[in-house]
Amino acid sequence: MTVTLADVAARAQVSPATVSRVLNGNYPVAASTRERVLKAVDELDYVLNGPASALAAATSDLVGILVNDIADPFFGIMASAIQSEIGGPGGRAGGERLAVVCNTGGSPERELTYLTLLQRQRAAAVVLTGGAIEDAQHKAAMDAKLRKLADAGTRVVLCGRPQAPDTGAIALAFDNRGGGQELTEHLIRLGHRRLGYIAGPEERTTTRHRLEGHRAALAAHGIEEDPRWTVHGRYDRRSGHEATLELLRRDPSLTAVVAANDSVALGACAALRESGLRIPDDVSVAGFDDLPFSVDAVPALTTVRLPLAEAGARAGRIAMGREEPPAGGIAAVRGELMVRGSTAGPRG
Amino acid sequence: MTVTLADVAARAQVSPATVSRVLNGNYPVAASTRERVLKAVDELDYVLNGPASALAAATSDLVGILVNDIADPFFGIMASAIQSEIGGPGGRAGGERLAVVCNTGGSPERELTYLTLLQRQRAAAVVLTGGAIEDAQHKAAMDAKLRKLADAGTRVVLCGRPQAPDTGAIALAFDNRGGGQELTEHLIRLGHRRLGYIAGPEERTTTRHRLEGHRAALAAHGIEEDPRWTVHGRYDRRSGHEATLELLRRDPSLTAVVAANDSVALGACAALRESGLRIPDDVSVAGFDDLPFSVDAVPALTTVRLPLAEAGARAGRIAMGREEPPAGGIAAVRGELMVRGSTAGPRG
DNA sequence: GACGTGGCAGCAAGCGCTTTCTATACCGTC
DNA sequence: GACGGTATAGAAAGCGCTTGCTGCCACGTC
Repeated sequence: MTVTLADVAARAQVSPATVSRVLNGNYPVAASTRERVLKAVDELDYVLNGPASALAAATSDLVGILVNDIADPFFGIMASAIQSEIGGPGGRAGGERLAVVCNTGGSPERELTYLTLLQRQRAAAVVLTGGAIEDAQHKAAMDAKLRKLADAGTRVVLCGRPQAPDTGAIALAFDNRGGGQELTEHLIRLGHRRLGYIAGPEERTTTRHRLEGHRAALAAHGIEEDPRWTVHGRYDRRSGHEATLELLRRDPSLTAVVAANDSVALGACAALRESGLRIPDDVSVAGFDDLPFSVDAVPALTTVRLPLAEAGARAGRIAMGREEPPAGGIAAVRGELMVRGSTAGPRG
Repeated sequence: MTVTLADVAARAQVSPATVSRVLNGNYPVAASTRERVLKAVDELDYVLNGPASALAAATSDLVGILVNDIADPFFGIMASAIQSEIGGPGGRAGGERLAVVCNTGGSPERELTYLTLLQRQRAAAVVLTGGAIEDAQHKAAMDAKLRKLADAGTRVVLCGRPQAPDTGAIALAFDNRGGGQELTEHLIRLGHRRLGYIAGPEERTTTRHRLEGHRAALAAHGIEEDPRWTVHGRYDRRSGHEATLELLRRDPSLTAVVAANDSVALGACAALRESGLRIPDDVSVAGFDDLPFSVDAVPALTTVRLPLAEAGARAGRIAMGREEPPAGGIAAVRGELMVRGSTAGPRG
């Protein structure tokens, strides 16, 4: 039926051991023998049995990438960058690794289950992207799992997620707080005093940090925040649309809306426009992330650029052991304020 | 070191066979025994060894999803839908499967290598998304590979990709030609006679089909096409931007620009605007796909909506054997023309 | 010419699980 | 009370590969 190592060995008139060594190239094999083996492999169209190989060698060539939402370019860009460094087929790395991205959909259970599945496959490395969920119980379970993975020799890297102390994981954490603060300060400098904030889902670190930055900026400028000015939602345009209408209902005098991310900001723009408000003349809008479409919005979106591709690439290299992890196992990745047309001084 | 089945068996005072059966649940085990085993599993924190299990059972729970560009929501949306039906953790399917998405980056070699890697892992199913590459040699290699996968029992489904005859693959093909034709006909009905077309990469089926539809519409209305009106590029906004400037240079009298997809259309809009042209007053713009951001563009983009999520979900179900494949192994998935603000009658 | 030394290839023992076949025990039945 | 039947557990043979160790041969050295 299916061709095995032994078949190849028979055809090449060598022992299975030799074939294995030719294929793995980590043991001296005479050139003539190697050629004979390769020829047999080719003729028989042999494909290594991954599970068998993983079992015998006690390692696999799988690398897992966990993302919260694969349909969101925020994660797509990171995943793409990570994967290009993992090597995968055609990548610059040597061994061929199967970089697999797993979509948790933001669900704690799926996150955990995927980790178990990866652990089960004896993954060589795992990269977790994006914000973490802040539930204490879930966090404990995650940390335990990460610890176990690390102990089993799987390299664990967090990309855009806060450090998980005592888990052996390397963290490349986005400075969401700093970025959020800078963004709101920009708005305040423009003269805004009544700012709506559309936050992401409550229990996400990303959400909390960006919001904390926003509030820090308000506090630093002595602006007292009205609880009506903050609305929570999901990280998508629809949510931004709904939340904006809600904000407008609560306080029509807002002169600026800060969104959890660019998609939300886009939805906010649509809602404002439908409400007959001009951007930025009547209301300024700001996003976060600087995804590719943000510059094409009309007006172009003021936002905080996160170096997603760079961070992903670095995470990938660290996961492959091709770059030294940062000192202390954690590095902060800063964002950059991009001032564009969607923000201006308030009317009047 | 690591906990094995045997350890669990010892602890539960049963044989390894029994533990295996409890875990797989496909053989009668007395309730009391099962409980004892489960308790031991829990206490020892046992995690099944995937490779060993796959080796012994000669099947794995891996399902591969190949995408051309994971950073593009077009693929992200499909991947997300496919994966939700695959079951993955928390999905509605029974067994826990590891749905993995592999990013080929549009490279033929990587596509092939990923398929080999998946074959190596003895994947349970493989879903290929998006357009295929039209190189004859590559196509032959792909078909051979798909055939081999199918023969080995891997279910192969093509989602948004033309049928690959004699490979045993099921195809859900997007009607790119029909959509393209409808879109251009809409423009012609509005009165446009000089239409620029920004096509995708030359060697892609998607590119060719959409372009053919466009040309069919022109021909049907007796409009002779000027070769200067077509420019090829990539499927991203940058490309749309550049191509539009090029089109304008070649023929400033164009009254409409049809783009290969929505991202390209967005880039086109930006370029037109920078050139001092208004949309749709001076030039109409149309996209393809109807990605989430397209409705938020200003003006909102006229485009052809492709039911990405629906098609992906169906592909996923077929891959899991939970839905009958279409008769003949192929089904056409139609797009729907979405007329919005970016198209209008030509000036004057 | 005997011996030491590399360079290569083969043997064989697993890796941790699944599954067929067999064994046991207990039940009801005539 | 012997027998067939049913329900459940165990023994053991792999699944296809890797790798430590051994063995052989050819060469160079004194």
